[in-house]
Amino acid sequence: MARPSDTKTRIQAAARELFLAQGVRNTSLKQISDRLGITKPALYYHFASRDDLVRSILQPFMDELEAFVAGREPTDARRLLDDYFDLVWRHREVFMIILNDPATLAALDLVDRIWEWRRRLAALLLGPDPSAAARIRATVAFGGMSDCVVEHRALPFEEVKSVAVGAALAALAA
Amino acid sequence: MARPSDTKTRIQAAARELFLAQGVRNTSLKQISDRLGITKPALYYHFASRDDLVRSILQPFMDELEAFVAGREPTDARRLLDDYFDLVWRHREVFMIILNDPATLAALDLVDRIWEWRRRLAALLLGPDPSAAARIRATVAFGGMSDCVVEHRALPFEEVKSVAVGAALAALAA
DNA sequence: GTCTATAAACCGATAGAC
DNA sequence: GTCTATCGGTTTATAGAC
Repeated sequence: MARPSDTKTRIQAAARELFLAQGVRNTSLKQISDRLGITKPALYYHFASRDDLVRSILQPFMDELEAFVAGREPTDARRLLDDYFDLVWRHREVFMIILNDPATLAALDLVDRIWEWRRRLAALLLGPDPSAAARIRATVAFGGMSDCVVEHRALPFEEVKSVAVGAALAALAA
Repeated sequence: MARPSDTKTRIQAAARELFLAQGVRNTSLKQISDRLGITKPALYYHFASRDDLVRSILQPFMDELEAFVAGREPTDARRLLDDYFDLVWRHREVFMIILNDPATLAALDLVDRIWEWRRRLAALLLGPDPSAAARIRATVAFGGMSDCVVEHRALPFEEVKSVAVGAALAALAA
């Protein structure tokens, strides 16, 4: 009844857990299949390759981030930081996976997209051609908020968000 | 003339370069030996194992960070952030290697030490038993500064330091 | 100190039966 | 959809000659 391949979802869930716990590159297909009680070749019925499986897990976050920096005109800083925090918090599992294995992302040719996002986020916040000092403060703001999502993920969303966004705004205005 | 095993140092230099460029886990001993024009087994004369080589590269930074959080009484925030920035900037190559491959560090059982350092840094800054809000602001400050070392490493040290420390102080006081 | 040769294990991926 | 069996490649690490 409308669940033709529950297995595919279970593979992604197991993979996400292992990627989060021990990194993408340090996780083998055998570890994933073992956790589900199936064999390694069975994975290949659901995914064309290992990279295909990895991508399928990262894709939703990547797509939303792409839409975030694309469909948005410059607005006030608080609104931008608020919305960015929401996005990263909502995808914090995948965000941590990316943060914990950037080398793997480079192998998937995603490193350019990430740099492009950083640049466009800064442009939304600072306008075109910002000063070096402004870019440094933006790094403290975005980087500091991102670290909060990871380090304080066990605390209530609202508390972390309001304090982190407030601190980031103060850093921007320093 | 007092350089009985220059090779050992050259191995570490080649390994550090490759670790920085493509991650620890994605670098094989063969790649390292190829770059030096020697063979892979030759490495084992100088290092007991691959992990031993990796550790020898990370050790100086780890030791200095250990001393930093150990031999220091609570002082004013600016001084603490200044000295922390200096330390991370001085070891920014190794710092980036760690940042770019945390999963490998976990395999080396170094993850607990890193968490312990974070806790003690926060304690030096905030005193014992700080509020959740204070800890969140400290994360923005330390995390934001750390990201600056990585992202703006091509800019002049003095400029990055003064702006980043200023922004971190503002985040703390938000 | 460095070499050749090789062991032993693991990896991603495919073939083909059921 | 899942299995067994296996291929081809890579890795860390060791043995032993020089």
